[in-house]
Amino acid sequence: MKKPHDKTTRMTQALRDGGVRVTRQREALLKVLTEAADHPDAAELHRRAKGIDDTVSLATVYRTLTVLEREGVVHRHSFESGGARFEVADPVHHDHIVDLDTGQITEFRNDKIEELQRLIAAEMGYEIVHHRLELYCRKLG
Amino acid sequence: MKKPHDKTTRMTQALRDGGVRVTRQREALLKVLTEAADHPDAAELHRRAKGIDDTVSLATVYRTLTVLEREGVVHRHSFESGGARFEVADPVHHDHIVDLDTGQITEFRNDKIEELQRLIAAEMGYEIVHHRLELYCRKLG
DNA sequence: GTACTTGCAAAATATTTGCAGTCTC
DNA sequence: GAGACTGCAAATATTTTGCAAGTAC
Repeated sequence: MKKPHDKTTRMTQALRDGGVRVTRQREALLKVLTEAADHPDAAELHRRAKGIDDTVSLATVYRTLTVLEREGVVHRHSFESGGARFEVADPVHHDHIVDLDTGQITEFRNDKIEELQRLIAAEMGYEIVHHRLELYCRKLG
Repeated sequence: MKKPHDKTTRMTQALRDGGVRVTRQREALLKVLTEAADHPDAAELHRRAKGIDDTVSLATVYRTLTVLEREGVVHRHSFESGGARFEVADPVHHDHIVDLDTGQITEFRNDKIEELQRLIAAEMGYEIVHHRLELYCRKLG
């Protein structure tokens, strides 16, 4: 079993390789991100990061998230309400189901849908750069 | 061929039936919405509505859009960047392709994808209330 | 006439940025 | 040591709201 630490180390290395400096604040944020099982927003990430390093400011959280997104380390989502929410980039793309009652977010992946999207785009002369599929749902029964 | 006017008349009637008052400002906004071929944001709708009735304020545009959305007359979309964008509710659901270079939005619909979504949600014990599928694309070669 | 609507300006939210000091590589 | 990064506070951008006046039904 891989410890979160390993993941963080790998990420910081990837950042350094990309010419990005790894500061105390960025390490804290990376730790928070890798340990997050949910999809926190910037304010929540700030709250959690301050628990590790009290000097992390909200501005730095935003700036760092922008960098991490550019480096391909995190993904930014904008669900229907509220601000952007973030998660560590998964090598395998996935989509989201949002529980309208609890707000809980579940991930899923379906190759057939992915393929159909490609076909539809191609038919209209387009190549997909990225996409969003979100199902806003309610529990059955 | 139906004139936009007919559509607007039908919409105002639907609103009145729903106990919503149809004011001068709301009529202007409805006209702008039915005539829009694109997916304007609130500021753009405001600009266009003022062309019909100079008294329409931005606050009213926002308030009216909220009412129209609640009444099921318009749909609100939040694409990746910028504020919300609106369109008259289409009786048949459709998804969107966003051209990353031009910002142009194209609509499409695919029953197979719709069905797959339903199946995926059901498998996880969910019923879809609504969904979003957006393909961010670039023109092919 | 009553309750819903409106315009205006101020407030609330979410995110970005200028600047002077700090720290990574 | 150079340039990237940071905190803070002020600035943006978008949307919402309190209030007094206006208007649809």
